[in-house]
Amino acid sequence: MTSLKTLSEHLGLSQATVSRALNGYSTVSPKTRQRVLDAARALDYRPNSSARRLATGRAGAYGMILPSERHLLLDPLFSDFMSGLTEELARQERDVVLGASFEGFGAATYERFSRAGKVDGFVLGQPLLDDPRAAHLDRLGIPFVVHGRASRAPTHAFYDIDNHGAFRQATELLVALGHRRIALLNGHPEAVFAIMRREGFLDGLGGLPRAQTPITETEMTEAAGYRATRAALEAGATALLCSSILLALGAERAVRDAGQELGRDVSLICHDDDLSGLSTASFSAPLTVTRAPIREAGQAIAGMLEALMTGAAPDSLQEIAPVELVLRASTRPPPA
Amino acid sequence: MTSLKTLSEHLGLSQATVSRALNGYSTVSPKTRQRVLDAARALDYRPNSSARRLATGRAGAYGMILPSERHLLLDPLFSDFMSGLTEELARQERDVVLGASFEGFGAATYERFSRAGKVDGFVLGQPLLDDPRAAHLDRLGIPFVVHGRASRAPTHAFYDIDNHGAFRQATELLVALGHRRIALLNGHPEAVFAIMRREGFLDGLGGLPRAQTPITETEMTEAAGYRATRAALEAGATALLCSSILLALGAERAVRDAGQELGRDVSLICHDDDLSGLSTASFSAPLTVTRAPIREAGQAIAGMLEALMTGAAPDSLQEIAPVELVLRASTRPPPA
DNA sequence: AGCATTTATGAAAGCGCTTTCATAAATACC
DNA sequence: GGTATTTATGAAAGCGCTTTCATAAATGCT
Repeated sequence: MTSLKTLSEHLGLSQATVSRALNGYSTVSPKTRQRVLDAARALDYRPNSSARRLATGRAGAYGMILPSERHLLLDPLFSDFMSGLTEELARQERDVVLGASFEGFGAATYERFSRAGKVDGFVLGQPLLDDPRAAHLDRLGIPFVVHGRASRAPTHAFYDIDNHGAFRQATELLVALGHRRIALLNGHPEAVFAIMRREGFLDGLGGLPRAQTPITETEMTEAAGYRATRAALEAGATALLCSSILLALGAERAVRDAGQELGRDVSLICHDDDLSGLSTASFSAPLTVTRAPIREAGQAIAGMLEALMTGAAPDSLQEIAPVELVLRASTRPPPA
Repeated sequence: MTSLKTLSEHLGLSQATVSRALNGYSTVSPKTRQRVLDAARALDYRPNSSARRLATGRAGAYGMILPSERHLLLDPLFSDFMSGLTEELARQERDVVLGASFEGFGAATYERFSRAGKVDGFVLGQPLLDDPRAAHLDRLGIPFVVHGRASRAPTHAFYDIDNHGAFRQATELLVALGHRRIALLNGHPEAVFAIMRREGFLDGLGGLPRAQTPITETEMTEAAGYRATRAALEAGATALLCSSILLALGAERAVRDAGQELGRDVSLICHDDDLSGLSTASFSAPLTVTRAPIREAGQAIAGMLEALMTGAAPDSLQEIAPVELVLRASTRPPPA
């Protein structure tokens, strides 16, 4: 392992100068810098990151804590998000370290990671309303960015999509088409995204009576989608709004089992999870969707983390990405 | 931040003794150890991991490099695997660090991570036959465990499932039921798991003519499953063997579109990816599957990494987990 | 009792960097 | 040409641990 010492001796320079040259300090002369750079390349020198971290007091890494509860893990988009995040951070030579939380919502794990100097900050995923993790990190003064939002009027940094707008718009479309009985198949009711979508849905309904618009808020599985849709159809629903493509998958099966047809008898709009391997073209009628690329969330959050480290105020780092409504064949006026 | 120095001064002991007490060395007297432990708890002391790593020369972390190619990321099981791995490693106070590979298969990234002392070893995912990453890490003497296998006669540590046996057994079942035209819907032909499954399939066919058993090896998406199944049905296939539940999903749609019914007209066996949110009960006929829990893979690999670090020989750490064949309604004799 | 061990602790070096402070050389100024 | 300044480099301290080596106290043995 080539160390700074080896390298500096080889160059006949002090470690200080070599270090400065490598880290781009201005006080080193251009030709010395070039010599150092060349030698570093030739010897394939890699600064030891533990040593650097110890010296600088910065970890150069961000953490993400995986929830211990099994059902929270059912996130088929996790790899896409992580890929966006990791790749973007790698550009700035930052690592992503994964942790596992055992106890409760994991606040202790966050603290442990931070105090041990393993990470400089965190990404919080799957926030609940008034998520205790956010409050806790705030109290401890640990930087973090939320993927989603942890409260209605967040003061923290976050990247979210316009869940409210997307579902309002989708609902308005269904209403405009003439649907009067619309069902919402949503995610867990404490998840902020689900809350926002529900509110968008309700806003989009305008004056439609609530009794005609059943709302189901469960885990977003195919089976749950099936059950909810059966019930909705029995109640006379002609349109469905699904929070995930897995719910939509179950919905389609239920529609089919009821001898009906997507697009013709029942309209369906789905939030496009962009689930790799299962596109919205895989449905019997191409699905109308609300769409937002998950990979970009990872990338944007990477940028926010870096900004936080350079002193940016958390509440100046808040982005709500627009969601596109893509019209396809699964939305039509209700049968006469 | 309470440091060892603070803690030792507070106790009136040397840093050496405190360190030894904390790390469970036997040479410290029981009552001193207890005093130290109590004080550490009281002051909520967390050893700085960079310092420890620098002193010990061990990173206490393992790496996993995410592929840059988009299509390799379409792994809906990633989060499950990661969860198993991370949780098990967390028990031994080990971290998981994620990296992104930009160049080619990423060999340079592995080397960079290792040389910089960020990790002590790696988990290799999605191995191809004679995967260059494995050869590279071997050459550099960097410890690693493969999730899957990187060659036919691996000398490295690995955890794999019995893909060959599973698909042979599944095929034999179909043959025993009387099927003569069986199609295989497989993954990418260079992926070792796909190779093993193909061979298992061929072995299970016994003497059946190859011409009656079309093999498709593509990305494992719903759309690909649909296309392959259409073609297979046109060629007269009465049974399908799918490498992933997404392929099976597409297969079902194609079967339906052809006016046929799963279980009655066409038999289907699927390798149960255990994809969260989409169970094999979500099909029109409950699916016969070959099953192996992915989470356990992560846990087993965590154990192997630790074993490697304590000097175990890589070729003594090789596990091939059995795959269970679960019979359900999707497999029946072909129509007369 | 007297010497050889064993047991418990401390002093200090070292892990590989960064960074402050001091210093020497080069340039500027009047 | 002499002093003030800027520029380029080095010496050394320090980041917070672990671990070797030395040492003092306690115990064992005859």
